[in-house]
Amino acid sequence: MTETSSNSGSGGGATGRIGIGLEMDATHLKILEVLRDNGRVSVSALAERVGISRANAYTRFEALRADGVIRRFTAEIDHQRTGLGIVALIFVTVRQQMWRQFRAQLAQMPEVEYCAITTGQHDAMIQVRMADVAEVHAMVTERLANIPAVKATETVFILDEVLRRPYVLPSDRDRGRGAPRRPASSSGASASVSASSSTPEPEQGQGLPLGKMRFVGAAEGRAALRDAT
Amino acid sequence: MTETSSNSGSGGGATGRIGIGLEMDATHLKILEVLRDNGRVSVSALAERVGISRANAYTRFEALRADGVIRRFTAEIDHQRTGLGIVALIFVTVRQQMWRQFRAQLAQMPEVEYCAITTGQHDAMIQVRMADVAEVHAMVTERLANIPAVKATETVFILDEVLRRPYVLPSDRDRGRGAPRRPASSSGASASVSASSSTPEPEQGQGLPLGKMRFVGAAEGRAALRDAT
DNA sequence: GTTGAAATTAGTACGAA
DNA sequence: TTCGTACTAATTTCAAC
Repeated sequence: MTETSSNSGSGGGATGRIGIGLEMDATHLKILEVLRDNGRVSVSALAERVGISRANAYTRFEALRADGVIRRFTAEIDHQRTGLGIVALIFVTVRQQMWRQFRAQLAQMPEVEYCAITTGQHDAMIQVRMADVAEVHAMVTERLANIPAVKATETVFILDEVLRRPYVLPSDRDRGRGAPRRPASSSGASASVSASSSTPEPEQGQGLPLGKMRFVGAAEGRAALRDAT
Repeated sequence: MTETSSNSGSGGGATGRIGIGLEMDATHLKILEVLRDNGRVSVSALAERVGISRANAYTRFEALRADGVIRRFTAEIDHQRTGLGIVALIFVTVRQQMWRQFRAQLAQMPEVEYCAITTGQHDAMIQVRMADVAEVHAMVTERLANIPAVKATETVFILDEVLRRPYVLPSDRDRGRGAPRRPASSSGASASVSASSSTPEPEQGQGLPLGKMRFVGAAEGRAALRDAT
């Protein structure tokens, strides 16, 4: 209420038009594609792979960086090796009007890898990476629960990270099965959706809130998943 | 069942001991720290920042890469600029014994950025990045729902990505408030936890399943969140 | 937007501590 | 192991086209 209602960060509403101050053409996307898969390529090699000249690659590379399309370059790390093999999702119900405090407290927690404000049942989802399960429990009960802004939490553990793509790009969709569903309307749709689409199934019971009672049973078929690679 | 039950991917159980074939000392962690924040630093600059010689930096850098501690280097991209500003989480209930098919279908969906198998209410969580809300709906109803392995889905939208740290490292915890809770036990704990810790609160109602009825209302306090930066 | 040069820097291979 | 140095190869910058 004290400020503008424009969307600041990423993933917000739909105010973000494509290419504010930078024309995002196919070449730019191709550059992003290469850099996503190999963030350490030399600009010369980048130019070669994209099919443009060195100078052009340098210009575009700098433009993408200066314009903030490329936020940073980072190394993807095997967390098992660094001793942080336990991942957990903590769904947080936040006391309204205390969002600011909640966010400030988050900044104090380095083990938080990701935090997003969501629609639906809870208000936010936090992803943490820890050395063992006990640490997750300690974090939730001793640290999160002590934040006045936190009204309630619900924790689930991640048993396996099946897929982690560096960063999705629009060009990826063309490689999937079939063409994109619509000709990529230049801007998004309405922002405050607060939706919760569900796909119920006759076998499960039509009007049920999606199997709220199933808290165990997600382990039987997991062995068969191993040899799918 | 047809193969070994060892953990394949990352974030799996707790079989991952620290430093299989590579001693993860403080210097290695410091290298990871620098590379996480700037994946494009030259090895010379890296050596300078870590405080080792260039030759040593090259050796260690290569060792980390060859050993798989560093998986890849990537560019962090502002998705608003690329036209994929809508993020959604899809919680999937998977038909047991069809995990393999589910995983295979996932590989066919390039707009999926992250997929993890979780304990708790659902079996898996998928994060997708799309151009608009309609595309998310189309994906859930037309593509996910058509996969026989998918029993049910529940979708929530991400209104704001508050925090996204490149990759958490053990050394980060020392920078938080207070010291780490325990002296970093070398290995994790039990794997199949299937836990769902919760911190209920008198104000909300003790035995309630965490406000299942609250589907809206996560927007009021969000304006105050803007000036917290 | 492209090509081709010079200047700088990165990567490699050694011996010594 | 790690460091320091010299050597080679590559990249980046800057110029003209």
